Amino acid sequence: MRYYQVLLADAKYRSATPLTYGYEEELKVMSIVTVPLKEHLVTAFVWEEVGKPKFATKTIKSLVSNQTLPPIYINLAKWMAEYYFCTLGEALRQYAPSKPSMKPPKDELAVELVSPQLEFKQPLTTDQAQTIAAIDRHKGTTVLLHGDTGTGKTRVYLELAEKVLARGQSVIILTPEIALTTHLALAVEQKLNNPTYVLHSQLTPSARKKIWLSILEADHPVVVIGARSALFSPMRNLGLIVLDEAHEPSYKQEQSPRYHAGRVASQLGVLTGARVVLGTATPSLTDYFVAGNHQAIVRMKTPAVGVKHTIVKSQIVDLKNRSNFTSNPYVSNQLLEAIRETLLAKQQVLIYLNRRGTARLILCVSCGWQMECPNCDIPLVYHNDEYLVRCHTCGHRQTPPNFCPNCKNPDVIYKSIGTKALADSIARLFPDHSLQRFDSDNETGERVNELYSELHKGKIDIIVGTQLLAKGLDLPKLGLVGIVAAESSLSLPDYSSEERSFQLLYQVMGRVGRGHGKGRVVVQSYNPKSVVLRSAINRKLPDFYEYALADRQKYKFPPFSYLLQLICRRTTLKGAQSASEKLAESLRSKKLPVEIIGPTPSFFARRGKYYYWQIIVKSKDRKHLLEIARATPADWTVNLDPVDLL
DNA sequence: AATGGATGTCCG
DNA sequence: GGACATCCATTT
Repeated sequence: MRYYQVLLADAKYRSATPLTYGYEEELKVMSIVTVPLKEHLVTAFVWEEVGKPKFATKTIKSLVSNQTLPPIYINLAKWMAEYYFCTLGEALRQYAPSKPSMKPPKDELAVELVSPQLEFKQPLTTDQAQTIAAIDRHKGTTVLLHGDTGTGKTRVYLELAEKVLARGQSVIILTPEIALTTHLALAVEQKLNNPTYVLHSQLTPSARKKIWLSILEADHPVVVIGARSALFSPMRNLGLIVLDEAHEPSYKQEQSPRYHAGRVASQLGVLTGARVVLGTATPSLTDYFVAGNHQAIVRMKTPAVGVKHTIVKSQIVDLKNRSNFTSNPYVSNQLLEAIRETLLAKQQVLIYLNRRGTARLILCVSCGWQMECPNCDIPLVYHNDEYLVRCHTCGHRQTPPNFCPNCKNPDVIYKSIGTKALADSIARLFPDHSLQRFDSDNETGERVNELYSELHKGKIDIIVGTQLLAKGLDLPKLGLVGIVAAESSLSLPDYSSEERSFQLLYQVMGRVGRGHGKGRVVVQSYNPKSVVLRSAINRKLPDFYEYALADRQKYKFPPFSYLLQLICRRTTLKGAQSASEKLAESLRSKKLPVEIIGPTPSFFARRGKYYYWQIIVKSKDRKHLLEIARATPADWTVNLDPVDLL
């Protein structure tokens, strides 16, 4: 019997030291094996051969592959464990092909696909060719490809991938949605004629394992397309990582390890020498700022061949002027007229609702005044149970007003619009047209593909929906985008709300006018003069970034600090409150150079049978945040670099 | 969201 | 005493 120390790739194992197992045969370092841990079977990586230990050992159950895992991935996992304050087991779990199972594998599901309509025969535009050259020329690892909607970023990714493959290196292309992967995979196969794999978490364990092993054992370069987890596919010789729609918050994983795919991709790029391309029309403020400082932004502005942005008319309707809303409480007369005209022209209509606005925010109906925190300029949240208004960022609290302090009107509302009510009332106004509501970010990939397919076939005339609609939809028959309420003031009370609002508005407006017809945008707003709205509708990106970065700097939010979110979950409100007050006090007594904010109730303060409270910590130096994380009890959720503080 | 067993707390 | 919540240590 031989003995091997192995690293366990499972969250159940909390320590960083390897465990010793026996095996009859010789094993190479970094062999992938399955081993028993208590009652369960887990994936592990062979670390080194050792002598017979004093304690009793269990036996390695099976060897998963004759190939070994490239050792670079252990370095990446160690880096992740430290950077995101998780255990090595949690980090390594990302690399395991799938949970080893004793059960027989399930059958696969077949999904019908819409074939892509990308034109590869067209020569590159000058802009595309220059972009490719600029990316190739860049000295650093990561490049921000800031390309407007319709400039043909996908074509750039594919050209870069082709060159990398020709050098014998592999490529990873990430998308923010699982639903977008199959579509892209078809385009890639068509263009590159190279083995292409789709890898994401919704595959059955057996399918995932099969694909994972094919990638591991491939003797030729491969292309892997997938959601963030595809970053951890076992490539031997990686040459390129692309993040499409790199600004999307779904690149941040919300379970441990709470990593951001963009940040991990950069680190993987550093470790392997691969080029990392972050592609987006609306970069996150952090990416924009950091890449700007490194002269790592490559800009694309010229529309690709065959794409014409023809926004004939963009119209803003003032939500405060109720005489615009005589037919429907949510949809203005102007927007209704635009819908009518668009349907008459046999084009599709997209009604977009910023649903991240189911907030209990305080808003004056007549003048648009909104109650904001005096310290943070972030909307205050109404708490019915306490009859209190709170800031969820700094903890400021006060009683709600009985009338608007601005115009003295007593008509102060405490809510926003719901999607179902909106869709129903529009459907009643247009009974002869098909309407589809689409309002969940949690729709399955199949459902999304089905919807895309129906939209393409023209089976749906009006679509009412939220966030999801802004993501990479290419709808040639779309003639009108209506935005029910534009502002971040109807969005959630968070430091990143304006950034999200801008990105969504900019992207949604970019959906229209991609085909041959004429495009049109109608935006309803309480605050028609806001920088967010004006810079989005006038397509003036730098205006928004300048404004928003100044704000971030003023309040020391990212990219001018690192953030740590500590979340406490208890069965009683008192329990959550007292536990977080206790921790906040003990953290403050450490006298670290950090800013400790709160505790405050989480925005969703009560979910199911639990109450949630949180503490936010800000620091210029990440190491102090890690020190705070180490001092946090194990039953708290520790989230570094949260995408929002709700 | 790791988890299962040990200990603590609340309620009747 | 029982039910449930929280704390604690775990693995080879």
